[in-house]
Amino acid sequence: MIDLRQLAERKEEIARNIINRGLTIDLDAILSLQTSRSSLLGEVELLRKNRNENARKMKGRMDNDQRTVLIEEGKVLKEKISETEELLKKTESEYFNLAKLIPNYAHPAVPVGKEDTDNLEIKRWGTPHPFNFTAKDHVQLGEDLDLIDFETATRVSGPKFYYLKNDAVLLELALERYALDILRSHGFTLTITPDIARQEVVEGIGFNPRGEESNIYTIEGTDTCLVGTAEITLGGYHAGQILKEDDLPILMSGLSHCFRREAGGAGQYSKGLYRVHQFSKVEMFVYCRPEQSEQLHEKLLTIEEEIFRGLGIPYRIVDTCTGDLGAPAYRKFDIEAWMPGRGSSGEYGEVTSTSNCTDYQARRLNVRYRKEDGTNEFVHLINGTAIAISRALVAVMENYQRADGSIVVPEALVPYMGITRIEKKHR
RNA sequence: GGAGAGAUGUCCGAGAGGUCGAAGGAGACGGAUUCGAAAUCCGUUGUGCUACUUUGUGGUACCGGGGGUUCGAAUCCCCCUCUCUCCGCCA
Repeated sequence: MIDLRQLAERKEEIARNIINRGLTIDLDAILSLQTSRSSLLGEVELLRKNRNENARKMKGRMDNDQRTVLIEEGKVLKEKISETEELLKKTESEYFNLAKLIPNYAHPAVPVGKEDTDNLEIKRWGTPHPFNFTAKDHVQLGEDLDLIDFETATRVSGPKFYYLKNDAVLLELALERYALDILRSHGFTLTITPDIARQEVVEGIGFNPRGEESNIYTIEGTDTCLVGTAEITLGGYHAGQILKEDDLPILMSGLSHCFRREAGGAGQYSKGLYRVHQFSKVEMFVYCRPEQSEQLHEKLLTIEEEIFRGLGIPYRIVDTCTGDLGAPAYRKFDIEAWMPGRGSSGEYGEVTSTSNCTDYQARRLNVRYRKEDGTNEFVHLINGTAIAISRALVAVMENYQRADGSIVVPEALVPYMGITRIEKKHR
């Protein structure tokens, strides 16, 4: 949520941002609700003041007639208070329900655009090497080498699930260890988070747990959800707290499963592991002071690069456009790795994403820090993918395939895998 | 799963219908004392919203959360959550 006290004064800016992001939000309706709320609040407070004064008059001894008069007055006030409070409550919930739809401000450098094709490429690293044979996609490789079983998973769990088998299991664990070791070297606190979170935390991060478009699973009969990312549980970690300035920035990483419904997410680009209902991910999460957030956002991006360079996978970085940002993000960089099996002759596909959400999430999660002058201020929250296993598997398998159908293990992973090559098992 | 106890400010802890934003202590901070320190003494020490004569002052709300009773609730009643102890079960 943005700071609603700035709603009136920054109205033009907010309206432009809403248009840039391709949203439709009735700002005037929200402003008028803000006015009604404010006047109702004033009314309620005045009535409560009168009630308190009335009650205070009755503290001592007094004759019965006088007391009866005061009690009658008090009864009238009581009635009025509950009426006005009810009205206030209604207005307030309408106000907040609309206001929380307002997206975060966008960094001035963010390219204006509608969809991912409008994202601005800002960097390329590595060169995709053409194969002197016909490259397979990861689905084919997974089948040929008995590494991924979609069919059985569909029977057992449903579409968009999969079993990882044999060396793919080791590959997943190797990628996790590899990423965690890099994060540890950068001073991150490593965690494995719960895979379930309360709805209020999910909402605080900016996900919508209910409704048609919701991308996350809610658990029936509870107020909890399966997490779509450890960003949720890491953001909830300090929710409601006032942090010490000296402790900032707090760098955390979380390994969790990620569950996504991806309603309507079919199509040629979501085949195989690219878009699935469950995957594992190591996430980075940062709590910091406002003036640190841009620099730390860059740092997360650099770490993501370090991870993919270490794997030797060509990638490019895009500065995500306004329409593709997502409501909480002030700025977002995606790394797109080269995937030889994607499209007709290879394409870049998103493998990481890092967002500076400034104080947008912190305001709803109520995470503040105490400044030197004694005042409290909302922290800035930044998140970034260290490694999303399913998509990393796509990139590794497709880039490291050889003419004989085997997959070479990237050098950086060999110590974690204990083998140098994934080959077809002869039984 | 069964039985019981509890939840108050940074922490410990009092509080039993009006004098309670809340005693007392600890801690922290500021000052006095000291060559300096300890000890001692004095003072300050929560958060949100809100108004204004905007760095202050006032109003209002907050004693785990929600509802109720009452002119008036930290205090009485109901529901929920969480924590602790004992028993059972289990990885």
